[in-house]
Amino acid sequence: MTDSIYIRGLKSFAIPADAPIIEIAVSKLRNAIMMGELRPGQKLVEAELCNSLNISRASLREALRALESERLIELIPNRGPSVARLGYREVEEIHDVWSLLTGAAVYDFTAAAEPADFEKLDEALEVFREAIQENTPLKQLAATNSFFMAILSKCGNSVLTEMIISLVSRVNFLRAQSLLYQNWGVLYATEIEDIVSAIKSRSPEAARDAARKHIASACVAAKQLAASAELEAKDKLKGGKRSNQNRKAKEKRKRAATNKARAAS
Amino acid sequence: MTDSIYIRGLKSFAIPADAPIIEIAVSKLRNAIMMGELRPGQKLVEAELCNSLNISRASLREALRALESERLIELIPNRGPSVARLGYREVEEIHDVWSLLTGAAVYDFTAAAEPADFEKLDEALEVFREAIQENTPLKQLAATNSFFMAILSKCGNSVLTEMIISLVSRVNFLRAQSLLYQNWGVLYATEIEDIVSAIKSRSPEAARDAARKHIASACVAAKQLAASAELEAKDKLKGGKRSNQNRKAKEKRKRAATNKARAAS
DNA sequence: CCAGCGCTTATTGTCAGACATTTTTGTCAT
DNA sequence: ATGACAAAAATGTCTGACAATAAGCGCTGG
Repeated sequence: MTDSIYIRGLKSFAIPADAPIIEIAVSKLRNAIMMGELRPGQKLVEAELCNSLNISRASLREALRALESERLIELIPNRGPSVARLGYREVEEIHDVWSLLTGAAVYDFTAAAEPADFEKLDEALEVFREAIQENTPLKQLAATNSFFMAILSKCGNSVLTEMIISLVSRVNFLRAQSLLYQNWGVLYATEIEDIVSAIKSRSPEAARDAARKHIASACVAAKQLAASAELEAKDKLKGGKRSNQNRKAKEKRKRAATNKARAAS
Repeated sequence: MTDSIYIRGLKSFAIPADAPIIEIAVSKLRNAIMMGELRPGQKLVEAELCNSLNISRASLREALRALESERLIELIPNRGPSVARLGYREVEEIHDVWSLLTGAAVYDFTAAAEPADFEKLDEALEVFREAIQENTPLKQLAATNSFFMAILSKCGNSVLTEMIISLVSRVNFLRAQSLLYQNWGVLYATEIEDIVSAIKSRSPEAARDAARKHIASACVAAKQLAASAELEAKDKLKGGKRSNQNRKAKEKRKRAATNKARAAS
């Protein structure tokens, strides 16, 4: 995400300095979510965000809508926005699709790549190795991402590219965690190396398989993290106040009733 | 799109009657675009939309942001929203990804489907046949969509499902046209029949291939339409006022200059 | 007739404030 | 604690405002 590329529509990074403030806000929020600064499930209060971003509520709400469409936040009527939660199941689903799509992208890239592209891959790989040596997880993350960006930006299908980026943005914070708190980087390094050599030997199938293998590893890491997060959440509920829960349940019933009444009228 | 299913997040159709007006607006606009009532490239003026939808500008703008993230409209700073244009190339890209994803979905569905699911497929197919007989293209479209919806809602991966729906929504109007003004329905019918029988014979590979074949046909039709649309647009420009074009080019240069100046400051 | 220029008008970007509803929180008696 | 009720905090939505930008129009000089 550091060096980054400007891709039509997915204006995550490197947005022009004079972009509309709403897009800037989207970008900032997206970044915060991707880096895990805003935690999944965390409630977002409009007024607070307005303050910290220095924009009006109208503008903020536009930004939130955009993020909702990207599935980075959830917007539940009358209770406002919260950072999207990722359950075990969903993590798996995302990685499945991600794997499929990236496989295709790598496949196509392998056929189309030119020498200059190889260089970019090597560069990214080199940075990754450095980051491993220096034990700088965030640099590792950035290197991985720019590695795949190099591939995606030349895979020949921008729709595909966008979708992959969108998927990655949803699980990025898990990737960050897997690098920060566990030591997946070392494994990733060899996997990425495999991808590169498959690409260099111009074997689309091998490259695709290597890429998918890498994502499979990432999936394992991510699922682990997601699972423990789910457990934590469950514990909190159980250990917390049952009274509170009852209250909520009751209110829900009430609400349903009023809704029904309204619908009937 | 008629019978429809409520899928988390993609609240196209069948949204609750008491949903926030913004979501209703999104839904209406999305529908209008998918049905081709709003033509690609058409400029959307906020004030007008506010009137026709009876909502405030703030709400409308939220709706527009959401639609932008879905790539159904384009939001260019300072010139406002317009219905997304689909060029030949992009149509191809969308269909490529769509094909890949739907192939996977059908594959998984074939393994997991239960008798009740078969029935749904048969139903949809039956409706499709009727629609062919009656020569009611829109009914054909609806039948196709509910056919695939039946599959998607049981493919076991909601992320995959959402992505496919999102892609379809972007090319839906082309599908409508291919049925309305050309006679692709007849071909589609046999292709869908093939999918069904492959599914029923529990052959995931065959089902996937059949599905991909169908989408390939759809792609041909769509590309044809997109190509002629592109030609038309080009003609209009050429035949139109060259002065106008010059003017625009010049203004663009000017704008770039001011931007640069601003950035420098 | 037409390319270029400047003015006027239409449209967008953004904000501030208001108000009805709904949710959440806090309190109090049981 | 439990349940009910009032107070406080948030959200959904609207209106109006104003600067900045783009689009349209008529004029000028060729």
